Amino acid sequence: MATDRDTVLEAAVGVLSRRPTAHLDEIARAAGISRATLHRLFPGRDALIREIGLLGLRRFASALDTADVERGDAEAALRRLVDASVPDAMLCAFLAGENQLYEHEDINDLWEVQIARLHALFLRGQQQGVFRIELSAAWLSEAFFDLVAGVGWSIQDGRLAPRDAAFSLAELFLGGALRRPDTRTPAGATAGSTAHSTATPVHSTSDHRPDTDKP
Amino acid sequence: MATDRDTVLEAAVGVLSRRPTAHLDEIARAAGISRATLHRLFPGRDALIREIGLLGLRRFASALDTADVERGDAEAALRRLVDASVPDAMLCAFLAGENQLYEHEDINDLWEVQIARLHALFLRGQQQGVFRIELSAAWLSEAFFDLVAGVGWSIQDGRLAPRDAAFSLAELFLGGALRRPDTRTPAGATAGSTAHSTATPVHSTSDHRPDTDKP
DNA sequence: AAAGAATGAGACATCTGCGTCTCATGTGAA
DNA sequence: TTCACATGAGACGCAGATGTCTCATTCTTT
Repeated sequence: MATDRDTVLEAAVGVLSRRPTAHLDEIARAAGISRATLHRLFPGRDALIREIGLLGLRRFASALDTADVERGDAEAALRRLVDASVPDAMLCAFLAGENQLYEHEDINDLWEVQIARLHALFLRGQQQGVFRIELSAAWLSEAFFDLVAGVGWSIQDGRLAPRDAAFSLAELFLGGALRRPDTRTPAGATAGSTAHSTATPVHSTSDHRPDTDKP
Repeated sequence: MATDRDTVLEAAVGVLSRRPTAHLDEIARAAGISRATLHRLFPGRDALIREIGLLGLRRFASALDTADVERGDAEAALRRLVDASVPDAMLCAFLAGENQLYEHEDINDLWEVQIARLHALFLRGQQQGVFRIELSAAWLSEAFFDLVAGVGWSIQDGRLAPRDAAFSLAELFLGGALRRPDTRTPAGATAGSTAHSTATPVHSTSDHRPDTDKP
């Protein structure tokens, strides 16, 4: 059934995210194809894993693009990112569990780039006064990605309804990551959904804290 | 040097949590012992994995015990749980990545028991008015465990200082899980619950509600 | 110091999963 | 129908990891 490469990769993720040592037999069966066809699509196990990683990173990068995370209010950007990431949560789950052990140079580079973009988003949010500064941007990045992965696992196991995924993720994470209303502008921050160009008086450039950097 | 079984298991986790397909050679080297001794301690790879899972579950169960999660104010209980869990975060990371595909019956049972305790804690907290009810207890359990795992990974990779771990975890998670005294409710919440604007301050321990337990 | 136990290093056989091959079947196009 | 192509099923050899063994060395204990 799944003759498309990406479809096979997604099926493979469903198995490998849970059982990293699964045999190619299982993966092929999960994808609904034979081991021979699997070999015709991907030269070997290494290539398969590698392509899964690449697919996950491409999807996540695409989510970052779609969400346009580099611009606008950081909270709104993050909400957009949540919506864009959730559909590919399972891919992210795979990446989270297996990330740095990739021996492939290019994959690591791609990974670093995406993490850097996420990191920059949180850093910008902190500078805007949107995100808490007691929590390092590195930790926020890590936590966000782990929660996306958790969403993927939960959905896969049927513990979380796909409909609730984006809401659950955004609410839990933003609740912990946003600066409390009492310390920032009380009114506008919660507007969430249709928030983007509304008159949200987020302390943009006024309250700059040259929070130098650092993970 | 690590002749103690648990010490070896912890070293093994350090390797396997990152590279699930690591050879026994690597594991033995990581533990500072020879492959022969590793085999003397654990009959084989299966047994090793199994014992790692058991150790992780024992530690997490012990953390739940230490935190005394079944009694008292839910927020305080969760804070205690954070402190008790963080030292074993890496074990939890292993469990998170590999949980349910354990073919071993007893491990799965033990796992279910601990998750049920966590679930009960959140349920009790919701009944006490401490935790938000828009987020399901199941999701809170999952998210908490995933964040503990994330702490483990981050510390291992040097992205998070061990000193900051408990604080970062507690602040981020509780920020998202606690009901706000001063409500900032999401606009387009899909959850039907109308739990906002109740100016309920966090109930202290005095306000015990006869929490019926668990699902 | 001497005896005992435990460990490390290495050799060896085994086994399982991987990669490749061939052939039969099924499907779509001409 | 017939041809071309893709897939599935299975066989086979191979590589590498695993499991077991032996022996030398080191540490502990008396």
